[in-house]
Amino acid sequence: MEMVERRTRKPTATRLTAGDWTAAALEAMARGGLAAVAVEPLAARLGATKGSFYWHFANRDALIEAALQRWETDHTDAVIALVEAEPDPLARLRTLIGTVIESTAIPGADAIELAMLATAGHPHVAAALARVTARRLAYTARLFEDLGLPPQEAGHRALVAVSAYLGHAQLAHATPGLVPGTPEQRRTYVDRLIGLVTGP
Amino acid sequence: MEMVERRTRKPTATRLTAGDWTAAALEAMARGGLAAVAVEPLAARLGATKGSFYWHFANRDALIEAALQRWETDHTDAVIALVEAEPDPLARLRTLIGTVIESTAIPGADAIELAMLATAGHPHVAAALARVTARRLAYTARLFEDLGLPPQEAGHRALVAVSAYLGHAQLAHATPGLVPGTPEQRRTYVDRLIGLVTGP
DNA sequence: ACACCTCCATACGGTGGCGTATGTTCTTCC
DNA sequence: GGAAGAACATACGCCACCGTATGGAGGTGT
Repeated sequence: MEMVERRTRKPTATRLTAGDWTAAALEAMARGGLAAVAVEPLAARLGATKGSFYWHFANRDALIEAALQRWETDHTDAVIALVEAEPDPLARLRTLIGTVIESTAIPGADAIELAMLATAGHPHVAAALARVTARRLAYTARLFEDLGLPPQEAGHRALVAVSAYLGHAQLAHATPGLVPGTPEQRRTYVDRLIGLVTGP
Repeated sequence: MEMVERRTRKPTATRLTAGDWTAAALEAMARGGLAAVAVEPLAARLGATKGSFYWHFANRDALIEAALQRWETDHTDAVIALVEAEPDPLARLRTLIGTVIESTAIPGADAIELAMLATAGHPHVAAALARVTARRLAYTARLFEDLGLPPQEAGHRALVAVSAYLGHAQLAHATPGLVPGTPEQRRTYVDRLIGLVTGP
C-alpha cells in the first residue's frame, strides 16, 4: 500500500528487464491468482507504466507463458533435488512427503501452485501443470518401485500420495482450521500418512 | 452474440424467479468459475436484462451468496444419504470412496466444487467451503470410528481420505490423462485406495 | 375498467483492464 | 558530443462488466 514513492524506489533499477516482469507476475499470481496478473496493476507495482511492459512482451498472454515457464524450471526440481540427497528409498519418501506437507503449513508457500490449479482452464497453465504433475507422479512412483513394489502398485500409491498432497494443500488453504495446526500434530499426521501409503 | 430473437425463447418463461437466477449462476459457475457468475452474461443467457436481475437481487454478491447456499443445502447431504443406506461401516466407506472417486470421472460433475476451491479467497465461498468440508471430515472420521479406530486415528485417516478425494478431483480436472481412465482401472484403483486407508 | 403493484427493458454513467500510437529520455557507440 | 536505437511515458480508443434511474408492460383486485 505504498503511497507516493513512485520514482524513488531503488537507487538503481530505473530500467526493468523482462525477468522483473515475470517475477512480479509470479508474485502477483501467488497473491491473487491468474486474474491478478494484470498489466496495469503490475506496472503500478513496479513503478512503471504499460509502455515498458509492451516493449518487453507482446501481450498479457506472453507474460503468463514466460512466468509459467520460469516457475516450472525454477520450482520443479527443487524438492526432487532435496529428496535425492537422502540415502535409501524409504528415507527419500519420508523426506518427500514430510517436505511437501510441511510446505502447506507455510502461508503462501503453495500459493502459486494453488493458483495454477485454480486456473487449469487456461491453456498455458494446463500445459505447465500437466508436465509438472507427470514428473511428480513418475518420480513418486519410482520411489515406490525402489521400495520393491511392482509398477502398477507403485503407480497407484504414487497417485494416492500426490492426491493426498494436493488435497491437503487445498484444505490448508481453503479451511486452515480443519488441518493439523501445530508442528507436532503435523509430524504425527505425516507419520501416519507415510505409514498408510507404505502399508502392506 | 445473438442478433434478434430476444423475445422468442421459450413458449412459457416470460417471467423469471430468483431461483432461476441462482440456478443459472450455479451453472455458469460450473462452466467458468466464479468469474463467470456475471450479471450481464447471465441475463443474456436467460434471455433477460439486468433490469430483471436487480429487481430480484441487491447486487452480484447477493446472487453469489444465494447460489452458494443453494448448492450447500442441495448437494451436501446427497452423498451422505446415499452412503447411509449401506448396512455396515466398511460398506459405507467403500460406497463413499467409490462414489466420490467415480464422480471425478464424470466430466463437469465436480466442476462447481473445483470452482469453489479455486475461489477460496472469496469470503462467502470460503465460508460455504469450510462448512461443507467440516461436515465431510466429521462424517468420514465417524465412519472410521465405526470401524473401531480411536478418534485421533480416525481423524487422520479421514483427512487422508478427503485429501485424496480432493487431490484426485484436481488431477482429474487439470490433467485427465494422468488418472485412471477406464472404469476397470478406476475400480482397481479405488480398491487399492480403500485398502490403504483402511490398512493396519 | 381503472388504479396499483409486480416485474422487467432501456438507457446511462462509472470502473478497470487491454492493446496501440506516438512522443520522450536515457544509453551506447563511434 | 551527436546520432541511433533501446527503454520507457503519455494519451487514446475499446470492451466487459457493475450498478442506478426511469419508464413501461403485464397481471390483479375491486
